[in-house]
Amino acid sequence: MSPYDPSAFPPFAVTVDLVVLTVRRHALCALVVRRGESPFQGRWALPGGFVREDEDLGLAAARELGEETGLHAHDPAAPAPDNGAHLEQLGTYGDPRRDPRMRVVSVAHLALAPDLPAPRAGGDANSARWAPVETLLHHESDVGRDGEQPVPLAFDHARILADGVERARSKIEYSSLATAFCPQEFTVGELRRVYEAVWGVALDPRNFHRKVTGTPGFLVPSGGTTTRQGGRPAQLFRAGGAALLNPPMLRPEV
Amino acid sequence: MSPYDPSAFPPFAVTVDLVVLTVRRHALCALVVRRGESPFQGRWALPGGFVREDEDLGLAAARELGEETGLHAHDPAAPAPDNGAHLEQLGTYGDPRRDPRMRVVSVAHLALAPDLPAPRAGGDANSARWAPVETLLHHESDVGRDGEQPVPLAFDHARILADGVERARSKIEYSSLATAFCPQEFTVGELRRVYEAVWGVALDPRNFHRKVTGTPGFLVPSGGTTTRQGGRPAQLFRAGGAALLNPPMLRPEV
DNA sequence: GCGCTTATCGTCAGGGAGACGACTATGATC
DNA sequence: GATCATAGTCGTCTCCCTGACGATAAGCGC
Repeated sequence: MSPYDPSAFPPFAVTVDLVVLTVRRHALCALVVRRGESPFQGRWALPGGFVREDEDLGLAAARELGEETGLHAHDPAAPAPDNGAHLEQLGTYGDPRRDPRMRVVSVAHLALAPDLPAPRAGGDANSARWAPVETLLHHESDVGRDGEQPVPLAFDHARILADGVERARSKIEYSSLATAFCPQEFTVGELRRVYEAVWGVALDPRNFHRKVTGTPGFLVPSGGTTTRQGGRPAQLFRAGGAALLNPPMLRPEV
Repeated sequence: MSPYDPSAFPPFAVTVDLVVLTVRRHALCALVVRRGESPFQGRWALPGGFVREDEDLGLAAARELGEETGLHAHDPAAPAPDNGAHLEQLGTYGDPRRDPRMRVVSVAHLALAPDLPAPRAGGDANSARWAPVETLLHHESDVGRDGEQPVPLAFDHARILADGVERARSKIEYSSLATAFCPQEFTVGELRRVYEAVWGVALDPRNFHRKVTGTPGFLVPSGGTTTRQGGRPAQLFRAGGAALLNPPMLRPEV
Protein backbone atom coordinates (compact mmCIF):
# COMPACT_ATOMS: atom_id res chain seq x y z
CA MET A 1 0.00 0.00 0.00
CA SER A 2 1.22 3.48 -0.82
CA PRO A 3 2.35 6.00 1.78
CA TYR A 4 -0.55 7.31 3.74
CA ASP A 5 -0.71 11.03 3.33
CA PRO A 6 -4.25 12.08 4.24
CA SER A 7 -4.28 14.38 1.26
CA ALA A 8 -2.96 11.68 -1.08
CA PHE A 9 -6.25 9.96 -1.77
CA PRO A 10 -9.50 11.24 -3.12
CA PRO A 11 -12.52 11.16 -0.81
CA PHE A 12 -15.44 8.94 -1.77
CA ALA A 13 -19.00 8.71 -0.61
CA VAL A 14 -19.94 5.12 0.18
CA THR A 15 -23.50 3.91 0.01
CA VAL A 16 -25.29 0.59 0.26
CA ASP A 17 -27.97 -0.26 -2.27
CA LEU A 18 -30.39 -3.12 -1.77
CA VAL A 19 -31.75 -5.67 -4.19
CA VAL A 20 -34.66 -7.03 -2.17
CA LEU A 21 -36.33 -9.94 -3.94
CA THR A 22 -39.53 -11.77 -3.15
CA VAL A 23 -42.00 -13.97 -4.96
CA ARG A 24 -45.48 -12.54 -5.39
CA ARG A 25 -48.22 -14.06 -7.47
CA HIS A 26 -45.85 -16.46 -9.24
CA ALA A 27 -43.47 -13.67 -10.23
CA LEU A 28 -40.08 -12.64 -8.95
CA CYS A 29 -40.39 -9.08 -7.68
CA ALA A 30 -37.99 -6.48 -6.44
CA LEU A 31 -38.51 -3.60 -4.04
CA VAL A 32 -38.15 -0.18 -5.66
CA VAL A 33 -38.62 3.31 -4.27
CA ARG A 34 -39.47 6.49 -6.10
CA ARG A 35 -36.82 9.16 -6.09
CA GLY A 36 -38.01 12.45 -4.70
CA GLU A 37 -35.18 14.61 -5.96
CA SER A 38 -32.75 15.22 -8.74
CA PRO A 39 -31.08 13.48 -10.41
CA PHE A 40 -33.54 10.93 -11.75
CA GLN A 41 -36.35 12.67 -9.89
CA GLY A 42 -39.56 10.66 -10.04
CA ARG A 43 -37.79 7.58 -11.36
CA TRP A 44 -37.78 4.27 -9.58
CA ALA A 45 -34.58 3.23 -7.85
CA LEU A 46 -33.27 0.57 -5.53
CA PRO A 47 -33.50 1.47 -1.85
CA GLY A 48 -30.23 2.49 -0.27
CA GLY A 49 -28.39 5.11 1.66
CA PHE A 50 -25.10 6.30 3.04
CA VAL A 51 -22.91 4.15 5.19
CA ARG A 52 -22.49 5.86 8.51
CA GLU A 53 -19.26 6.95 10.08
CA ASP A 54 -18.83 3.99 12.36
CA GLU A 55 -20.91 1.35 10.64
CA ASP A 56 -19.85 -1.85 8.96
CA LEU A 57 -21.14 -2.45 5.43
CA GLY A 58 -23.32 -5.40 6.37
CA LEU A 59 -24.79 -3.47 9.25
CA ALA A 60 -25.61 -0.54 7.03
CA ALA A 61 -27.38 -2.87 4.63
CA ALA A 62 -29.30 -4.52 7.46
CA ARG A 63 -30.33 -1.13 8.78
CA GLU A 64 -31.58 0.01 5.40
CA LEU A 65 -33.45 -3.26 4.97
CA GLY A 66 -35.18 -2.74 8.28
CA GLU A 67 -36.08 0.84 7.45
CA GLU A 68 -37.58 -0.09 4.09
CA THR A 69 -39.34 -3.34 4.88
CA GLY A 70 -39.42 -3.85 8.61
CA LEU A 71 -37.50 -7.07 8.10
CA HIS A 72 -34.50 -7.84 10.19
CA ALA A 73 -31.59 -9.53 8.55
CA HIS A 74 -31.02 -13.16 9.22
CA ASP A 75 -27.96 -13.84 11.32
CA PRO A 76 -26.20 -16.78 9.72
CA ALA A 77 -25.06 -17.91 13.16
CA ALA A 78 -28.55 -17.92 14.59
CA PRO A 79 -30.63 -21.10 14.81
CA ALA A 80 -32.92 -22.03 11.96
CA PRO A 81 -36.32 -20.63 13.02
CA ASP A 82 -35.01 -17.11 12.66
CA ASN A 83 -37.50 -15.78 10.10
CA GLY A 84 -35.11 -12.99 9.24
CA ALA A 85 -34.43 -12.26 5.62
CA HIS A 86 -31.34 -13.58 3.94
CA LEU A 87 -28.84 -10.79 3.32
CA GLU A 88 -25.52 -11.02 1.54
CA GLN A 89 -23.13 -8.72 -0.21
CA LEU A 90 -23.65 -8.67 -3.95
CA GLY A 91 -20.96 -6.48 -5.44
CA THR A 92 -19.58 -2.98 -5.53
CA TYR A 93 -20.24 -0.44 -8.24
CA GLY A 94 -17.89 2.47 -8.57
CA ASP A 95 -17.92 3.86 -12.06
CA PRO A 96 -16.69 7.44 -11.76
CA ARG A 97 -19.75 8.69 -13.62
CA ARG A 98 -22.43 6.55 -12.05
CA ASP A 99 -23.66 9.53 -10.01
CA PRO A 100 -23.43 12.84 -11.84
CA ARG A 101 -22.94 14.84 -8.68
CA MET A 102 -19.88 13.27 -7.13
CA ARG A 103 -17.85 10.14 -6.71
CA VAL A 104 -20.05 7.53 -5.07
CA VAL A 105 -19.11 3.92 -4.53
CA SER A 106 -22.09 1.71 -3.83
CA VAL A 107 -21.81 -1.63 -2.10
CA ALA A 108 -24.86 -3.52 -3.32
CA HIS A 109 -26.46 -6.18 -1.15
CA LEU A 110 -28.92 -8.88 -2.02
CA ALA A 111 -31.83 -9.69 0.29
CA LEU A 112 -34.33 -12.51 -0.15
CA ALA A 113 -37.61 -12.19 1.68
CA PRO A 114 -40.88 -14.10 1.91
CA ASP A 115 -43.96 -12.49 0.47
CA LEU A 116 -44.68 -9.40 2.54
CA PRO A 117 -47.94 -7.53 2.96
CA ALA A 118 -46.95 -4.17 1.47
CA PRO A 119 -43.91 -1.96 1.42
CA ARG A 120 -43.70 0.94 3.77
CA ALA A 121 -41.23 3.68 3.03
CA GLY A 122 -41.30 6.14 5.84
CA GLY A 123 -45.06 5.88 5.82
CA ASP A 124 -45.34 7.08 2.25
CA ALA A 125 -47.03 4.13 0.59
CA ASN A 126 -46.88 5.74 -2.81
CA SER A 127 -43.12 5.91 -2.93
CA ALA A 128 -42.29 2.23 -2.61
CA ARG A 129 -43.61 -0.87 -4.32
CA TRP A 130 -42.87 -4.39 -5.38
CA ALA A 131 -42.39 -4.64 -9.13
CA PRO A 132 -41.78 -7.75 -11.24
CA VAL A 133 -38.14 -7.85 -12.22
CA GLU A 134 -39.28 -8.71 -15.71
CA THR A 135 -40.91 -5.30 -15.98
CA LEU A 136 -38.03 -3.47 -14.35
CA LEU A 137 -35.40 -4.97 -16.59
CA HIS A 138 -37.26 -5.01 -19.90
CA HIS A 139 -38.86 -1.63 -19.56
CA GLU A 140 -39.33 -1.27 -23.30
CA SER A 141 -41.68 -4.20 -23.49
CA ASP A 142 -44.44 -3.40 -21.06
CA VAL A 143 -46.29 -0.77 -19.16
CA GLY A 144 -46.32 -0.24 -15.43
CA ARG A 145 -49.14 -1.25 -13.20
CA ASP A 146 -50.91 2.06 -12.98
CA GLY A 147 -50.53 2.97 -16.60
CA GLU A 148 -47.37 4.99 -16.15
CA GLN A 149 -44.71 4.68 -18.81
CA PRO A 150 -42.12 2.23 -17.60
CA VAL A 151 -38.73 3.89 -17.58
CA PRO A 152 -35.36 2.43 -16.70
CA LEU A 153 -34.26 2.47 -13.11
CA ALA A 154 -32.16 5.39 -11.89
CA PHE A 155 -28.36 5.37 -11.96
CA ASP A 156 -26.87 1.95 -12.78
CA HIS A 157 -29.56 0.24 -10.76
CA ALA A 158 -30.81 -1.85 -13.68
CA ARG A 159 -27.38 -3.42 -13.88
CA ILE A 160 -27.26 -3.97 -10.14
CA LEU A 161 -30.71 -5.52 -10.16
CA ALA A 162 -29.78 -7.79 -13.05
CA ASP A 163 -26.70 -8.94 -11.18
CA GLY A 164 -28.76 -9.61 -8.07
CA VAL A 165 -31.36 -11.59 -9.96
CA GLU A 166 -28.67 -13.63 -11.63
CA ARG A 167 -27.05 -14.30 -8.26
CA ALA A 168 -30.35 -15.49 -6.82
CA ARG A 169 -31.08 -17.67 -9.84
CA SER A 170 -27.77 -19.46 -9.65
CA LYS A 171 -27.59 -19.65 -5.89
CA ILE A 172 -30.83 -21.54 -5.40
CA GLU A 173 -29.31 -24.26 -7.57
CA TYR A 174 -26.71 -25.36 -5.10
CA SER A 175 -27.94 -23.94 -1.80
CA SER A 176 -31.06 -24.09 0.27
CA LEU A 177 -31.63 -20.37 -0.25
CA ALA A 178 -34.98 -20.83 -1.96
CA THR A 179 -36.47 -21.38 1.49
CA ALA A 180 -35.68 -17.73 2.24
CA PHE A 181 -38.57 -16.86 -0.11
CA CYS A 182 -40.98 -19.03 1.87
CA PRO A 183 -42.73 -18.45 5.16
CA GLN A 184 -41.44 -20.35 8.14
CA GLU A 185 -43.65 -23.31 7.33
CA PHE A 186 -44.28 -24.21 3.74
CA THR A 187 -45.18 -27.11 1.50
CA VAL A 188 -43.14 -28.82 -1.17
CA GLY A 189 -45.43 -27.32 -3.77
CA GLU A 190 -44.90 -23.81 -2.47
CA LEU A 191 -41.17 -24.33 -2.59
CA ARG A 192 -41.48 -25.62 -6.12
CA ARG A 193 -43.41 -22.53 -7.15
CA VAL A 194 -40.54 -20.44 -5.80
CA TYR A 195 -38.11 -22.23 -8.07
CA GLU A 196 -40.48 -21.89 -10.98
CA ALA A 197 -40.93 -18.16 -10.41
CA VAL A 198 -37.24 -17.43 -9.94
CA TRP A 199 -36.13 -19.52 -12.89
CA GLY A 200 -39.15 -18.86 -15.05
CA VAL A 201 -39.60 -22.53 -15.90
CA ALA A 202 -42.01 -25.33 -15.09
CA LEU A 203 -40.74 -28.20 -12.99
CA ASP A 204 -42.12 -31.72 -12.73
CA PRO A 205 -43.89 -31.87 -9.33
CA ARG A 206 -43.06 -35.55 -8.83
CA ASN A 207 -39.37 -35.31 -9.53
CA PHE A 208 -39.13 -32.12 -7.52
CA HIS A 209 -40.81 -33.77 -4.58
CA ARG A 210 -38.45 -36.72 -4.74
CA LYS A 211 -35.44 -34.44 -4.97
CA VAL A 212 -36.16 -32.07 -2.09
CA THR A 213 -37.49 -34.68 0.31
CA GLY A 214 -34.59 -36.96 -0.53
CA THR A 215 -31.86 -34.40 0.13
CA PRO A 216 -30.77 -34.84 3.75
CA GLY A 217 -31.04 -31.73 5.86
CA PHE A 218 -32.89 -29.64 3.29
CA LEU A 219 -36.40 -29.95 4.72
CA VAL A 220 -37.66 -31.14 8.06
CA PRO A 221 -41.34 -31.98 8.47
CA SER A 222 -43.07 -29.75 10.98
CA GLY A 223 -45.87 -32.22 11.58
CA GLY A 224 -48.79 -30.24 10.29
CA THR A 225 -50.54 -30.14 6.96
CA THR A 226 -52.33 -27.46 5.02
CA THR A 227 -54.77 -27.14 2.16
CA ARG A 228 -54.15 -23.44 1.51
CA GLN A 229 -53.14 -24.24 -2.06
CA GLY A 230 -56.25 -26.36 -2.64
CA GLY A 231 -56.24 -30.02 -3.49
CA ARG A 232 -55.03 -32.78 -1.26
CA PRO A 233 -53.57 -31.64 2.06
CA ALA A 234 -49.85 -31.13 1.85
CA GLN A 235 -47.28 -31.78 4.50
CA LEU A 236 -45.70 -28.71 6.08
CA PHE A 237 -41.95 -28.37 6.32
CA ARG A 238 -39.39 -25.99 7.73
CA ALA A 239 -35.95 -25.31 6.36
CA GLY A 240 -33.42 -27.83 7.59
CA GLY A 241 -29.95 -26.96 8.69
CA ALA A 242 -28.19 -27.84 5.44
CA ALA A 243 -26.96 -24.77 3.60
CA LEU A 244 -25.58 -26.49 0.51
CA LEU A 245 -27.37 -28.91 -1.76
CA ASN A 246 -25.17 -31.70 -2.96
CA PRO A 247 -25.90 -32.75 -5.60
CA PRO A 248 -27.47 -29.46 -6.66
CA MET A 249 -30.93 -28.78 -7.97
CA LEU A 250 -30.63 -28.85 -11.73
CA ARG A 251 -32.01 -25.91 -13.64
CA PRO A 252 -33.62 -27.15 -16.85
CA GLU A 253 -32.23 -26.08 -20.20
CA VAL A 254 -33.57 -22.93 -21.71
CA MET B 1 -31.37 7.95 -1.33
CA SER B 2 -31.18 10.68 1.26
CA PRO B 3 -30.83 14.37 0.44
CA TYR B 4 -27.45 15.13 -0.92
CA ASP B 5 -25.78 17.65 1.32
CA PRO B 6 -22.03 17.38 0.67
CA SER B 7 -21.43 17.58 4.38
CA ALA B 8 -24.05 14.95 5.16
CA PHE B 9 -21.92 11.91 4.50
CA PRO B 10 -18.59 10.83 5.95
CA PRO B 11 -15.64 10.67 3.55
CA PHE B 12 -14.07 7.28 2.91
CA ALA B 13 -10.81 6.20 1.38
CA VAL B 14 -11.38 3.48 -1.21
CA THR B 15 -8.68 1.00 -2.12
CA VAL B 16 -8.41 -2.14 -4.20
CA ASP B 17 -6.63 -5.16 -2.78
CA LEU B 18 -5.60 -8.09 -4.93
CA VAL B 19 -5.69 -11.80 -4.29
CA VAL B 20 -3.41 -13.03 -7.07
CA LEU B 21 -3.29 -16.81 -7.20
CA THR B 22 -1.07 -19.12 -9.19
CA VAL B 23 0.07 -22.73 -9.03
CA ARG B 24 3.75 -23.27 -8.37
CA ARG B 25 5.39 -26.61 -7.69
CA HIS B 26 2.06 -28.33 -7.07
CA ALA B 27 0.94 -25.73 -4.54
CA LEU B 28 -1.58 -22.93 -4.71
CA CYS B 29 0.32 -19.71 -4.07
CA ALA B 30 -0.65 -16.10 -3.53
CA LEU B 31 1.28 -12.93 -4.22
CA VAL B 32 2.19 -10.99 -1.07
CA VAL B 33 4.21 -7.84 -0.58
CA ARG B 34 6.11 -6.70 2.47
CA ARG B 35 4.84 -3.57 4.15
CA GLY B 36 7.43 -0.88 4.49
CA GLU B 37 5.62 1.28 6.98
CA SER B 38 3.36 1.38 9.97
CA PRO B 39 0.94 -0.11 10.74
CA PHE B 40 1.94 -3.73 10.30
CA GLN B 41 5.40 -2.62 9.23
CA GLY B 42 7.45 -5.55 7.97
CA ARG B 43 4.42 -7.81 7.74
CA TRP B 44 3.25 -9.43 4.55
CA ALA B 45 0.12 -8.04 2.96
CA LEU B 46 -1.89 -8.36 -0.22
CA PRO B 47 -0.90 -5.94 -2.96
CA GLY B 48 -3.22 -3.01 -3.42
CA GLY B 49 -3.59 0.70 -3.52
CA PHE B 50 -5.89 3.66 -3.70
CA VAL B 51 -8.51 4.02 -6.36
CA ARG B 52 -7.77 7.17 -8.29
CA GLU B 53 -10.04 10.14 -8.69
CA ASP B 54 -11.39 9.20 -12.08
CA GLU B 55 -10.82 5.47 -12.18
CA ASP B 56 -13.31 2.62 -12.23
CA LEU B 57 -12.82 -0.13 -9.66
CA GLY B 58 -11.97 -2.81 -12.19
CA LEU B 59 -9.52 -0.49 -13.87
CA ALA B 60 -7.81 0.27 -10.60
CA ALA B 61 -7.46 -3.45 -9.93
CA ALA B 62 -6.08 -4.08 -13.42
CA ARG B 63 -3.61 -1.26 -12.98
CA GLU B 64 -2.38 -2.61 -9.66
CA LEU B 65 -2.11 -6.08 -11.15
CA GLY B 66 0.04 -4.74 -13.96
CA GLU B 67 2.25 -2.82 -11.58
CA GLU B 68 2.83 -5.82 -9.35
CA THR B 69 3.15 -8.64 -11.85
CA GLY B 70 3.44 -7.20 -15.33
CA LEU B 71 0.30 -9.09 -16.25
CA HIS B 72 -2.48 -7.40 -18.07
CA ALA B 73 -6.00 -8.31 -17.16
CA HIS B 74 -7.96 -10.49 -19.47
CA ASP B 75 -10.76 -8.68 -21.23
CA PRO B 76 -13.78 -10.99 -21.10
CA ALA B 77 -14.87 -9.67 -24.48
CA ALA B 78 -11.54 -10.42 -26.13
CA PRO B 79 -10.98 -13.61 -28.14
CA ALA B 80 -9.65 -16.68 -26.43
CA PRO B 81 -5.88 -16.49 -27.06
CA ASP B 82 -5.61 -13.46 -24.86
CA ASN B 83 -3.11 -14.72 -22.30
CA GLY B 84 -4.20 -12.03 -19.91
CA ALA B 85 -4.90 -13.02 -16.34
CA HIS B 86 -8.44 -13.59 -15.18
CA LEU B 87 -9.60 -10.75 -12.96
CA GLU B 88 -12.88 -10.43 -11.13
CA GLN B 89 -14.28 -8.57 -8.19
CA LEU B 90 -14.21 -10.62 -5.02
CA GLY B 91 -15.89 -8.58 -2.32
CA THR B 92 -15.72 -5.40 -0.34
CA TYR B 93 -14.39 -5.09 3.17
CA GLY B 94 -15.32 -2.08 5.20
CA ASP B 95 -15.15 -2.79 8.90
CA PRO B 96 -14.74 0.60 10.57
CA ARG B 97 -11.69 -0.64 12.42
CA ARG B 98 -9.96 -2.60 9.68
CA ASP B 99 -7.38 0.18 9.29
CA PRO B 100 -6.42 1.86 12.56
CA ARG B 101 -5.67 5.18 10.90
CA MET B 102 -8.90 6.00 9.15
CA ARG B 103 -11.99 4.70 7.46
CA VAL B 104 -10.88 2.62 4.49
CA VAL B 105 -13.17 0.54 2.32
CA SER B 106 -11.31 -2.01 0.26
CA VAL B 107 -12.74 -3.58 -2.87
CA ALA B 108 -10.91 -6.89 -3.12
CA HIS B 109 -10.33 -8.48 -6.51
CA LEU B 110 -9.32 -12.00 -7.41
CA ALA B 111 -6.78 -12.66 -10.16
CA LEU B 112 -5.75 -16.05 -11.48
CA ALA B 113 -2.45 -16.24 -13.31
CA PRO B 114 -0.27 -18.94 -14.87
CA ASP B 115 3.03 -19.71 -13.22
CA LEU B 116 5.18 -16.59 -13.54
CA PRO B 117 8.95 -16.28 -13.38
CA ALA B 118 9.26 -14.06 -10.29
CA PRO B 119 7.42 -11.17 -8.77
CA ARG B 120 8.70 -7.69 -9.31
CA ALA B 121 7.53 -5.00 -6.99
CA GLY B 122 8.88 -1.73 -8.20
CA GLY B 123 12.19 -3.47 -8.79
CA ASP B 124 12.54 -4.45 -5.17
CA ALA B 125 12.67 -8.23 -5.39
CA ASN B 126 12.84 -8.65 -1.66
CA SER B 127 9.52 -7.04 -0.97
CA ALA B 128 7.25 -9.33 -3.00
CA ARG B 129 6.99 -13.09 -3.24
CA TRP B 130 4.74 -16.02 -4.00
CA ALA B 131 3.79 -17.88 -0.86
CA PRO B 132 1.73 -21.04 -0.52
CA VAL B 133 -1.72 -20.12 0.73
CA GLU B 134 -1.43 -23.01 3.14
CA THR B 135 1.42 -21.22 4.87
CA LEU B 136 -0.25 -17.82 4.75
CA LEU B 137 -3.50 -19.01 6.23
CA HIS B 138 -2.23 -21.52 8.78
CA HIS B 139 0.68 -19.49 9.99
CA GLU B 140 0.83 -21.34 13.27
CA SER B 141 1.67 -24.62 11.59
CA ASP B 142 4.74 -23.88 9.58
CA VAL B 143 7.71 -21.64 9.06
CA GLY B 144 8.35 -19.35 6.14
CA ARG B 145 10.73 -20.15 3.36
CA ASP B 146 13.75 -18.32 4.69
CA GLY B 147 13.36 -19.34 8.28
CA GLU B 148 11.44 -16.28 9.35
CA GLN B 149 8.62 -16.72 11.82
CA PRO B 150 5.40 -16.84 9.85
CA VAL B 151 3.05 -14.17 11.09
CA PRO B 152 -0.51 -13.43 10.03
CA LEU B 153 -1.07 -11.13 7.11
CA ALA B 154 -1.62 -7.43 7.79
CA PHE B 155 -5.06 -5.91 8.32
CA ASP B 156 -7.91 -8.31 7.48
CA HIS B 157 -5.97 -9.71 4.56
CA ALA B 158 -6.03 -13.27 5.87
CA ARG B 159 -9.79 -13.14 5.68
CA ILE B 160 -9.72 -11.65 2.19
CA LEU B 161 -7.23 -14.25 1.03
CA ALA B 162 -9.34 -17.04 2.49
CA ASP B 163 -12.39 -15.71 0.68
CA GLY B 164 -10.45 -15.51 -2.56
CA VAL B 165 -9.14 -19.05 -2.23
CA GLU B 166 -12.61 -20.32 -1.49
CA ARG B 167 -13.96 -18.49 -4.53
CA ALA B 168 -11.30 -20.04 -6.75
CA ARG B 169 -11.88 -23.50 -5.32
CA SER B 170 -15.58 -23.41 -5.97
CA LYS B 171 -15.41 -21.61 -9.28
CA ILE B 172 -13.20 -24.16 -11.02
CA GLU B 173 -15.93 -26.69 -10.31
CA TYR B 174 -18.46 -25.24 -12.65
CA SER B 175 -16.41 -23.01 -14.95
CA SER B 176 -13.43 -23.38 -17.20
CA LEU B 177 -11.46 -21.02 -14.98
CA ALA B 178 -8.80 -23.58 -14.15
CA THR B 179 -7.30 -22.91 -17.56
CA ALA B 180 -6.42 -19.42 -16.31
CA PHE B 181 -3.72 -21.10 -14.21
CA CYS B 182 -2.22 -22.77 -17.29
CA PRO B 183 -0.03 -21.41 -20.05
CA GLN B 184 -1.66 -20.85 -23.40
CA GLU B 185 -0.99 -24.44 -24.44
CA PHE B 186 -1.17 -27.16 -21.87
CA THR B 187 -1.80 -30.87 -21.48
CA VAL B 188 -4.63 -32.65 -19.75
CA GLY B 189 -2.19 -33.74 -17.07
CA GLU B 190 -1.10 -30.19 -16.41
CA LEU B 191 -4.71 -29.11 -16.08
CA ARG B 192 -5.32 -31.99 -13.71
CA ARG B 193 -2.40 -30.91 -11.54
CA VAL B 194 -4.02 -27.47 -11.32
CA TYR B 195 -7.19 -28.99 -9.95
CA GLU B 196 -5.20 -31.14 -7.57
CA ALA B 197 -3.21 -28.18 -6.28
CA VAL B 198 -6.20 -25.88 -5.86
CA TRP B 199 -8.38 -28.49 -4.22
CA GLY B 200 -5.59 -30.29 -2.40
CA VAL B 201 -6.80 -33.70 -3.52
CA ALA B 202 -5.66 -36.43 -5.90
CA LEU B 203 -7.79 -37.06 -8.98
CA ASP B 204 -7.94 -40.17 -11.08
CA PRO B 205 -6.05 -39.36 -14.31
CA ARG B 206 -8.24 -41.60 -16.43
CA ASN B 207 -11.57 -40.26 -15.27
CA PHE B 208 -10.28 -36.71 -15.40
CA HIS B 209 -9.13 -37.21 -18.96
CA ARG B 210 -12.49 -38.60 -19.96
CA LYS B 211 -14.30 -35.73 -18.28
CA VAL B 212 -12.38 -32.79 -19.69
CA THR B 213 -12.01 -34.14 -23.22
CA GLY B 214 -15.66 -35.12 -23.25
CA THR B 215 -16.99 -31.71 -22.23
CA PRO B 216 -17.78 -29.80 -25.43
CA GLY B 217 -16.01 -26.46 -25.73
CA PHE B 218 -13.76 -26.89 -22.72
CA LEU B 219 -10.57 -27.87 -24.54
CA VAL B 220 -9.58 -27.63 -28.18
CA PRO B 221 -6.54 -29.56 -29.39
CA SER B 222 -3.80 -27.32 -30.69
CA GLY B 223 -2.25 -30.07 -32.80
CA GLY B 224 1.11 -30.41 -31.07
CA THR B 225 2.36 -32.69 -28.35
CA THR B 226 4.88 -32.31 -25.58
CA THR B 227 6.90 -34.48 -23.24
CA ARG B 228 7.81 -31.70 -20.82
CA GLN B 229 6.19 -33.65 -18.02
CA GLY B 230 8.07 -36.83 -18.92
CA GLY B 231 6.47 -40.08 -19.98
CA ARG B 232 4.45 -40.61 -23.08
CA PRO B 233 3.95 -37.53 -25.26
CA ALA B 234 0.79 -35.69 -24.34
CA GLN B 235 -1.52 -33.82 -26.63
CA LEU B 236 -1.50 -30.04 -26.28
CA PHE B 237 -4.73 -28.11 -25.84
CA ARG B 238 -5.92 -24.54 -25.57
CA ALA B 239 -8.88 -23.30 -23.63
CA GLY B 240 -12.09 -23.60 -25.63
CA GLY B 241 -14.74 -20.96 -25.72
CA ALA B 242 -17.02 -22.53 -23.13
CA ALA B 243 -17.07 -20.57 -19.89
CA LEU B 244 -19.34 -22.86 -17.90
CA LEU B 245 -18.96 -26.58 -17.35
CA ASN B 246 -22.24 -28.42 -17.43
CA PRO B 247 -22.28 -30.83 -15.74
CA PRO B 248 -19.63 -29.48 -13.40
CA MET B 249 -16.37 -31.02 -12.38
CA LEU B 250 -17.06 -32.81 -9.12
CA ARG B 251 -14.81 -32.06 -6.19
CA PRO B 252 -14.21 -35.28 -4.25
CA GLU B 253 -15.41 -35.55 -0.66
CA VAL B 254 -13.05 -34.43 2.06
C1' DG C 1 16.18 -53.94 -23.92
C1' DC C 2 14.43 -52.85 -19.15
C1' DG C 3 12.22 -50.27 -15.94
C1' DC C 4 10.00 -45.94 -14.95
C1' DT C 5 6.87 -42.38 -16.03
C1' DT C 6 2.92 -40.33 -17.93
C1' DA C 7 -0.88 -40.52 -21.33
C1' DT C 8 -4.94 -42.66 -23.17
C1' DC C 9 -8.60 -46.12 -23.99
C1' DG C 10 -12.05 -49.51 -22.16
C1' DT C 11 -15.17 -51.87 -19.07
C1' DC C 12 -18.37 -52.32 -15.39
C1' DA C 13 -21.44 -51.22 -11.54
C1' DG C 14 -24.12 -47.72 -8.95
C1' DG C 15 -26.59 -43.31 -8.32
C1' DG C 16 -29.26 -39.52 -9.81
C1' DA C 17 -32.40 -37.28 -12.97
C1' DG C 18 -36.01 -37.00 -16.61
C1' DA C 19 -40.29 -38.93 -18.26
C1' DC C 20 -44.42 -40.38 -16.88
C1' DG C 21 -48.17 -43.74 -14.82
C1' DA C 22 -50.95 -44.40 -10.78
C1' DC C 23 -53.17 -43.35 -6.65
C1' DT C 24 -54.81 -40.22 -2.74
C1' DA C 25 -57.26 -36.62 -0.37
C1' DT C 26 -59.23 -32.37 -0.24
C1' DG C 27 -62.77 -28.45 -1.87
C1' DA C 28 -66.04 -26.94 -5.47
C1' DT C 29 -70.01 -27.83 -8.31
C1' DC C 30 -74.08 -29.82 -9.86
C1' DG D 1 -73.85 -36.93 -2.15
C1' DA D 2 -71.74 -37.99 -6.77
C1' DT D 3 -68.65 -35.96 -9.72
C1' DC D 4 -64.90 -33.12 -10.98
C1' DA D 5 -60.90 -30.36 -10.66
C1' DT D 6 -56.79 -29.65 -8.08
C1' DA D 7 -52.69 -30.79 -5.65
C1' DG D 8 -49.87 -33.96 -3.40
C1' DT D 9 -47.32 -38.41 -3.07
C1' DC D 10 -45.37 -42.87 -4.43
C1' DG D 11 -43.31 -45.94 -8.07
C1' DT D 12 -41.05 -47.46 -12.25
C1' DC D 13 -38.05 -47.37 -16.15
C1' DT D 14 -34.29 -45.71 -18.78
C1' DC D 15 -30.31 -43.01 -19.70
C1' DC D 16 -26.21 -40.74 -18.53
C1' DC D 17 -22.54 -39.59 -15.61
C1' DT D 18 -19.29 -40.92 -12.30
C1' DG D 19 -16.00 -43.68 -9.61
C1' DA D 20 -13.10 -47.70 -9.57
C1' DC D 21 -9.78 -49.87 -11.96
C1' DG D 22 -7.53 -53.00 -15.76
C1' DA D 23 -4.87 -52.55 -19.93
C1' DT D 24 -2.12 -50.53 -23.45
C1' DA D 25 0.91 -46.84 -25.57
C1' DA D 26 4.95 -44.09 -26.08
C1' DG D 27 8.41 -41.45 -24.50
C1' DC D 28 13.04 -41.20 -21.22
C1' DG D 29 17.36 -42.81 -18.71
C1' DC D 30 20.21 -46.59 -17.87
